[in-house]
Amino acid sequence: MFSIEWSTRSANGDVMERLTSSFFERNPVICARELIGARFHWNGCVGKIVETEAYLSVDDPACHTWFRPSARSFVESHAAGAAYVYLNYGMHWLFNVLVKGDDGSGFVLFRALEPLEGLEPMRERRPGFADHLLAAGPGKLTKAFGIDGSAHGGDFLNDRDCGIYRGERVETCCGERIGITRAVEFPWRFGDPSSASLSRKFTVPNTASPLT
DNA sequence: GCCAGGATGTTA
DNA sequence: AACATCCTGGCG
Repeated sequence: MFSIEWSTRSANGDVMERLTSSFFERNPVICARELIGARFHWNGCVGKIVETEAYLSVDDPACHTWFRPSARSFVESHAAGAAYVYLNYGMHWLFNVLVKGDDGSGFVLFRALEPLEGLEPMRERRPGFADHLLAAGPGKLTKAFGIDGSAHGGDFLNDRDCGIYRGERVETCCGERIGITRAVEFPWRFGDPSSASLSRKFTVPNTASPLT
């Protein structure tokens, strides 16, 4: 299991347990699933993680390690928990966390967050959108939270103003990953099907284990 | 509500 | 050439 190093308190006084890099020293698929419901903190903005995807560095043709030497060297040269941020389609920053487990390495892509705190800066960065849609997509959430390429490689789990805190357990389902052309059949997209902040609905809510 | 198309830049 | 996306406008 993973350890919890520090804790803090939320606005209502509940103890918030901060995840350490050891959370990400496990299988990427497990990490992606267990992050649903956790709280992502980034420089004053907080969001509940409601949608993620797992990518495996071996035998997963959709993972950047499959076709980008730079991604393979990133895995080699960074510790679990490092931010992997890249520009996609020339205009959207996408935020991943590096995972390095004994039984497999890879990434967790953050696909959607439900805004909890820091709504004003989010609205300023994404004017004209309803609050629940401010971060309802992988490109939207980086824009709303003010994340760009300068975060790439960063040890954000150990940053005073950033990190991830454990949330309550929520119902989590899985489905096929979105927007890819290779390995479309792996059911490594995870989410809370009851959230209004998903990037897309889960067409057939599937709670079966992704590992069998 | 759905679908088509265009914006845009890094990687290889 | 491909790409882990988003937004708009045209339809009804």
